[in-house]
Amino acid sequence: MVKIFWFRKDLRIFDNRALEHFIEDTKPGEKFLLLYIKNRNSFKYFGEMRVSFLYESLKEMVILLKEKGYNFNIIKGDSPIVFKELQSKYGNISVYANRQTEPYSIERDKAIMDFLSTKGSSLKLYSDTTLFEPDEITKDDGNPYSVFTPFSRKCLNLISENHYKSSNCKIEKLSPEDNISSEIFKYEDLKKSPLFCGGRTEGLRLLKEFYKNGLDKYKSQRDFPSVKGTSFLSAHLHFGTVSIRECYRAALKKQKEIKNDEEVKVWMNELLWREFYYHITHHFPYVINSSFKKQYDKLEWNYDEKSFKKWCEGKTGYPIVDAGMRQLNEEGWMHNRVRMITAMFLTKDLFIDWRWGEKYFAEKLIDLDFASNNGGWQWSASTGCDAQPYFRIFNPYLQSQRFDAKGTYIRKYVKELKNVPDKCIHKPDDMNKEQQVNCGVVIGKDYPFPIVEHKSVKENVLNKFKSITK
DNA sequence: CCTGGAGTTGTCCTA
DNA sequence: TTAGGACAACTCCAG
Repeated sequence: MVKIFWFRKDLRIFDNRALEHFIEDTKPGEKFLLLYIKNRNSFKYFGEMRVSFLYESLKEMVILLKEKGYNFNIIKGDSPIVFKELQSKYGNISVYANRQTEPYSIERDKAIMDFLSTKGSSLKLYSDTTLFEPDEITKDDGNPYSVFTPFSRKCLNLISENHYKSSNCKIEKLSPEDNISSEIFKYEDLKKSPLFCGGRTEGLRLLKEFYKNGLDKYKSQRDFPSVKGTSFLSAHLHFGTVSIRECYRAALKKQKEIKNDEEVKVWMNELLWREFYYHITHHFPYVINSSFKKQYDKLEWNYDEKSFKKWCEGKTGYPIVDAGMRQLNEEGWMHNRVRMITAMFLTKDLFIDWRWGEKYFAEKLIDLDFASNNGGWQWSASTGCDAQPYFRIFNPYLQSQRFDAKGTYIRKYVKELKNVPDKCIHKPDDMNKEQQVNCGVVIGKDYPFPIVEHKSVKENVLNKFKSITK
């Protein structure tokens, strides 16, 4: 019997639930293997910067484990095939991993589990990625929630120390002599995000930084994209270089430390939004490719590739939208407020199918989390659970004025508008020829005219939604 | 079963 | 300039 620990979205050896069990169950003299599988298939949606972040996180694990005398084996392949091979190579294997909640992961794990169990082997899964199990939070009648606020209330009522206490991983208990090593993995040289760095060291640095200077003003600062008001932990949470429990514990500690905890509560709520969308994806797996509210599958979206391309490239003529898309393209990340603005613009102003936008974000975002991305897009498109009511359509100009008043964010990413005066930065096409020349940007040449007129398309989209409701 | 309050993140018009 | 209410109406959910 060979014991295998399969690292997935839990790239840390601290506070790791399945790892705790693995260490406990592995007896001296028992052979074991520490494993990561670089799965070809799932890389379809992996942008370069995202893979680069993953590599950095893996490299750090390799070095850390090496120092302790262990090999971290990174194997390229499709996980079901890898396990078939490991099974035929070692005979019975006992695999430990943390549970993943996306429908396609559940399917894959079930296939692996079924195969292994016919061979007398096993795959054991533990809960680690979320604070709560999908079935733990239900309404009193046992059915799943589909509205966030009551869901979050229930979470806060039920949460106990068991949900957030640290897992005790004493990796030193594993004897290096029993450690099996297999392949040597070659990293490719990939484009790196100028904003993010993978690995637990960096994840912990960010958490500490945010704890010290950010958590206590989160509510007031988080909506301004030119301010460093958010935690920047999303990618670390996704790859598990930092655990959700560490985040929750940090929030609790801060809450006790300060008088007014409103600011901290808002961040805790964001952690619960993450839980909420995992919960929705688990209980309503059809949201993967359909609207949560089924009647909206009747909407006849626009599939205009030309305007979609302009949106992707940040050439819509709406500075705040273009700034967001260019940030995404350059940095593999976009500020949350701007994610809403760009998503709302694609679905409401261009009336393009939210699935196109969801897919584009999925390809570009380093922090891509399937459930949150899908939930966010459906929220913006008004097709989701607990969605934005369809008649609440963001006005990109107002959003821009409110959240980037001086255009600091816009100027950073839409460089051709650098010298446009504050007053015109949100709608530069309002400048006359002379003003344009004065600030070095000719609209229609150096920066595009708006591809649509917000006011008129807004009426159209309202009618389309109205006709569905009636 | 009924009831009634509430629902992430808005916009726009009016006074 | 700013504050308040309409927008449209449904469904969720707790009591």
